[in-house]
Amino acid sequence: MTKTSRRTDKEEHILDCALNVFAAHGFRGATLDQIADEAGLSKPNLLYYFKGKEDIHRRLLSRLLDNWLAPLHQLDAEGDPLTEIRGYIERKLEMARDYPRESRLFANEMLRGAPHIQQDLHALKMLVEEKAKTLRGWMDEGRMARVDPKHLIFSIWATTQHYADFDVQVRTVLGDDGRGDGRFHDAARFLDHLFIKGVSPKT
Amino acid sequence: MTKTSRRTDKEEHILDCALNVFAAHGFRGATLDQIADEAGLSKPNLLYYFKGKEDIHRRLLSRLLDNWLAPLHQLDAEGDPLTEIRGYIERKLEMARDYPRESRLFANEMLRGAPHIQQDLHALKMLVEEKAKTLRGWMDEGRMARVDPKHLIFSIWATTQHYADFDVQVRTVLGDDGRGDGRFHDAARFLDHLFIKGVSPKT
DNA sequence: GGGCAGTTTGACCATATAGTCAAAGCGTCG
DNA sequence: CGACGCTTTGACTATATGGTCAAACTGCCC
Repeated sequence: MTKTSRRTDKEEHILDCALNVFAAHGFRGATLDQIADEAGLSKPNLLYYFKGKEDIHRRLLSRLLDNWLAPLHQLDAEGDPLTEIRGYIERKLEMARDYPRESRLFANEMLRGAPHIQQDLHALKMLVEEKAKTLRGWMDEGRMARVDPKHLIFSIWATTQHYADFDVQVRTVLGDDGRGDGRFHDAARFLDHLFIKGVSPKT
Repeated sequence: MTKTSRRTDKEEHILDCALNVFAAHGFRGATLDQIADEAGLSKPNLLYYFKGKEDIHRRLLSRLLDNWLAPLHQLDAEGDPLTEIRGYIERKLEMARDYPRESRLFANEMLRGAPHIQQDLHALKMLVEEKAKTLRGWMDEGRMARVDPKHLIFSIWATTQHYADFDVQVRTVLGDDGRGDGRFHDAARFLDHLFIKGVSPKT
């Protein structure tokens, strides 16, 4: 194990622990002591690896956006519209299930008005622009209903991330009878139905 | 103007200013100095009206939940299912538009795991339970599609509150060409279509 | 062993922030 | 006016927190 790899491993470990803290308490609510504690080292030692609190936070956010947008990238203009949309919803829901900390970190940043990643939001805008065009193409071909494509994307983001960001509320309402990840299965079924057919009765 | 009414007015004004601060920075990120400043009084004066930071925050949250659930209360078992659901979505979207601060305050609290209103969440659970029963009744009568009623409610919450909580993101993606509240009109149209018919092509 | 680069830490500092307190100001009623 | 109660404030305290620094430790190579 080389020195650089050991250092990288340790930085990775610190970032992982910092993510726990930032996701649970927000940027302002998180403290260096908490992060150092979680990572099992002293505060000066933590600051040996990172310049400061902002630095750690920025590092987490910058890597986040790419992963966050990956599922949308996969939306394929060559595929079948409904299949593609279903797939996108499924992937986003899986991310909410498997990476709730990242979802909360992102939600926190948005709630505050994106003070640390305002410029990175441009990439997000461009990607949405591109996929909106794809969706509009499908609509023009009559392969899906004509709806506002950007609001469609918003609603997919909102419904899926809700299960990570509002986890307490969801668990409380569902009763959280130790059913584990069952709620994600139910959510997947529901969202599939909602986005494809809506709630109108069968005719 | 009586003494008590003057005091109440002032308390109301303070709470309003505090809401600005808490919604923008979260509980931990808000400071008493900021709130006092916003309200135009000194910190000791602020603390003459409220016991402390927690006190102000609790007062805001406790009144919030009632207002927040009012639109769901209005969902009427005697009404027409699709009309009732449409109405509920519309009311929730109006709340996101007219009371974004309240939405963000609530989102903040949920993100943190509802540390200050865990017990009040019981009322929310009960109400959802009741309305889920209403929805299930409609499904049994074949007046709407059979879907998981609680997840339906979640998706309405998620999609509407998204416009308040993720406002920066929404504005960035839409281009925010000073179009004012146009996005809410578009969102209303889209959500109506989504929840009623989904995105399947017309057959 | 000795030296060196990389790592770790206790002690410390400056600032921010929740909250206190005694004293002063102010309005109203006699 | 003058006294009384409500309101306001400057000055202060205690604690938390981001960050620094010099010294000590560790493992590795000669």
